[in-house]
Amino acid sequence: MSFLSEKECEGPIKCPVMTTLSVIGGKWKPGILWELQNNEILRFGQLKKRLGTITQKMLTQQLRELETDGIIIRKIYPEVPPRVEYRLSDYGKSLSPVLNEMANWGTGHLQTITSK
Amino acid sequence: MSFLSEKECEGPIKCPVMTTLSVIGGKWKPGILWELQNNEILRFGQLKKRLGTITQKMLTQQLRELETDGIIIRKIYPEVPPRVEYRLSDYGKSLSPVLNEMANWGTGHLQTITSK
DNA sequence: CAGTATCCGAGTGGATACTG
DNA sequence: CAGTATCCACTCGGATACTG
Repeated sequence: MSFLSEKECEGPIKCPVMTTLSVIGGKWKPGILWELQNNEILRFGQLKKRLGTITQKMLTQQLRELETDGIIIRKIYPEVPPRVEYRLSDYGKSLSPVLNEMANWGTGHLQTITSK
Repeated sequence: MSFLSEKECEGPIKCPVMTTLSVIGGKWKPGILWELQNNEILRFGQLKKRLGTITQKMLTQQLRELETDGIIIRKIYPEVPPRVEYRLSDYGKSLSPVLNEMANWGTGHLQTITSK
């Protein structure tokens, strides 16, 4: 992510919210995490389909970042054609309260803005 | 925000998490909300000081967006020199579970990554 | 004090083509 | 199938100068 790095949290007062956003705040990361939370295990192509308009480049990039942060696990099957599965790590699952609160509020907000 | 608009939530499966991020996901918004949650009312200059390295342009911009989304309230006092106060709206306060969960996880994550 | 206006470099993310 | 490699348009956000 560009818009948030851990270093930038160092203001006069620290903001742990930024830390969280530096991990889940990528353009497609919420969607990826949401899907993996609801589906347990997904292949690259399945994720791509579910996310709709994401490009391969972006999907790969965001998945790599999540993997680097220890949020997801990437399992490669040595087959032809290749097969790669993604799932949340235990650490990644610790995000679920965060994601659920965000989804809650987001659902409400969506109703608020569409019903006026 | 550029990296997330409500429209982009329209994939095959909707992701309400993205909706939330479209509101609080700006580069400085978490910090602003965090400060307003902890301090109730802050003037423009006070916010700027607390956020450390933010520029006037960015602070103004992010505040306007939060105001447009109904998250914060901007109160102008017709004085010289001018005085403007910001605080969370009731709707903005409904974000506190989200912010608190994010802060929780962020605090833990910060320890995780710094202690290895 | 609390902005607005302008300029500009860096980074993001999309489209496309290619590969093991 | 699941990537990697380029190219490029666009936007974000920082620096600076000016104002009611």
